[in-house]
Amino acid sequence: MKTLVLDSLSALQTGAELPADLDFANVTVEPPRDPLHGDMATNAAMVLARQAGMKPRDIAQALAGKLLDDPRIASADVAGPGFLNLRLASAVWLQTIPQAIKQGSAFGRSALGAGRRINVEYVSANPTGPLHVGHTRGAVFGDALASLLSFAGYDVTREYVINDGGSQIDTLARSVYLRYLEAHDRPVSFPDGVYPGDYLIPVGQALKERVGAAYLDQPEDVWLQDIRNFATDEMMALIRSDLALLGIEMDVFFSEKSLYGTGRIEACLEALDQKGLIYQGVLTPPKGKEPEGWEPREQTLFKSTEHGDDVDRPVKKSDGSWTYFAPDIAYHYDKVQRGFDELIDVFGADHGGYVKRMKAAVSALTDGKVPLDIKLCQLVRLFKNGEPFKMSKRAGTFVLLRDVVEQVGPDVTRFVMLTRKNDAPLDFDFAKALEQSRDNPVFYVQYAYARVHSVMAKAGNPADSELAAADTAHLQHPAELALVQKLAEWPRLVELAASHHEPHRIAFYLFDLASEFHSLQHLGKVEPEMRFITGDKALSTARLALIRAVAVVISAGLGILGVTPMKEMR
RNA sequence: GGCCCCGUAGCUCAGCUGGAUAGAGCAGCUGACUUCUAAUCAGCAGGUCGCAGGUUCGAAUCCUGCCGGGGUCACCA
Repeated sequence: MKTLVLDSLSALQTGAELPADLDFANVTVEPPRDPLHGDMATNAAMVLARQAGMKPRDIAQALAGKLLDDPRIASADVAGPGFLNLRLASAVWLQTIPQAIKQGSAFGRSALGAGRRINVEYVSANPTGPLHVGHTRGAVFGDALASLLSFAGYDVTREYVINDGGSQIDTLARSVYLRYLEAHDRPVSFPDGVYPGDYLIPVGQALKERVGAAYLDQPEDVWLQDIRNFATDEMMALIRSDLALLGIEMDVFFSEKSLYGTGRIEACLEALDQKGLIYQGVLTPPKGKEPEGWEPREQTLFKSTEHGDDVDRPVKKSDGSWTYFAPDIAYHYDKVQRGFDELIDVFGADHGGYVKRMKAAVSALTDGKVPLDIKLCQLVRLFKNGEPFKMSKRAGTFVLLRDVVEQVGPDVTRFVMLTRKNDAPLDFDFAKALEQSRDNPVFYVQYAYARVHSVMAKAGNPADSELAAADTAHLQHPAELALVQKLAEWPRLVELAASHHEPHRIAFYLFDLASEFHSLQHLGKVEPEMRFITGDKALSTARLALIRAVAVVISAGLGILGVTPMKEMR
């Protein structure tokens, strides 16, 4: 469509109706906000008016004349200050119906990604316990984003980095050791600084079965390393099973520990050093709020300010050991070396302070060639019957991912988590999630899909081949054409959502599509001649083709979100 | 104090990366079921897009400065 407009503009130039040297970069061709204005609108005349030294309306008039030569353009009207409103022949819209039916689940797939390799890292929760609701949003978001990018033509890798290198794993190991003693009927107490959760009880027992009494009354250096590995494996098994409840499967689990002792962190920092970005220095304390016990320390620093960060960041502590940042740089370096063209990290909002330095690191390592996008997911606020539901580890009101999924099911969990932009907080109300009403968008969309199937069954389940061959010219009612236009938006919407890394747009689109469908279906209740199945065989087939296409798109959209379409809801 | 995110209808939120009269859903009011699922639909009402400037043909959208809410801030990972 846009190329058609641009071609017409060039034609006007060769016809000397427009000056030759014009910049078309700002010309847009988009569906107008108000459909009454037409199907497509272009701002070409207003953008070019100044450059061309002509009145906008004159340019628009000339352009309109040119465009009308094309049979696909039904009308072209100049409006307002110089908008050119285009109305497409309805046949242009209607062809999306057979297209959608023939292409099926492939309808709307895009070549946008051009097979570029993109790595989406998400969840990456510390392997110290089961996933809780806070992790759920990032998990669902990352997974839907990965599916979306894949649908848009990217070669996607889903990745989870296991933070198994840090001191929190020591804490985990000690906690498991206490459970191990407990399994041997030794008296134990759980001081501050260990993980008291019940989920470690079976791990302690499993450890007993594996090593018997070997670690009893032994000092820490005998068992710590072994239990670290054992406990981490157990926790990852737990986390994988939690993810499986949501239908999430990772392609790669990357162990942070695997970077230690292999020279890879050193090599990565060496690469930065060669760019002159590593130095010994002393950081100034944060302004305004000096932390208690601040003292200046000489550390190894990364000059992240060269790549957009606010202050330089330490990669080594004053005692010479790595900060967390160092292996994380090395980890991202590893991703780059694995050949990814683009990287995405999905973090919780509490990691907001981390994005600049991570982007700086990737920018430095790749000379800005590999883009890193970091998506922050804001908090999830839990509600029960409208009452805020506070989560607290101490009070034991710690809501697990498992609890949520078991209560409301994976489909509802996923959809609800995606009905908000990632950077806006999300309210999750258990009562509402379970409610099967229009208040709950999941059911609204599912219901539309189920209704299509119901109608199809009533019509004797006509074959796709028959529907694809339907004479769609019978569809003339405004409500029918509105629905067709909504369907035609789908491919463009996929590209927009993918390029913005915003899967929530899919959810909102599906809601709109379902709304158009429900509206049309309802017309049949008011005006019997508008029912999908009528005495007119050709008309019925055309309408069935239309709603079949609706089902195709809903199915594809829900597929991206990871939600199962339901053929029946009773 | 620095940085990041948010501020749009009574409530919860969209707004297609600058377009025309800013949109949904809930809640409120009016209506629509002997029919392919009323788990639905049609309509009414509801707005200084936090405030003030700037950029231009044109701003909820971009820039600057404020105000308000949240997050975060060296040897934690």
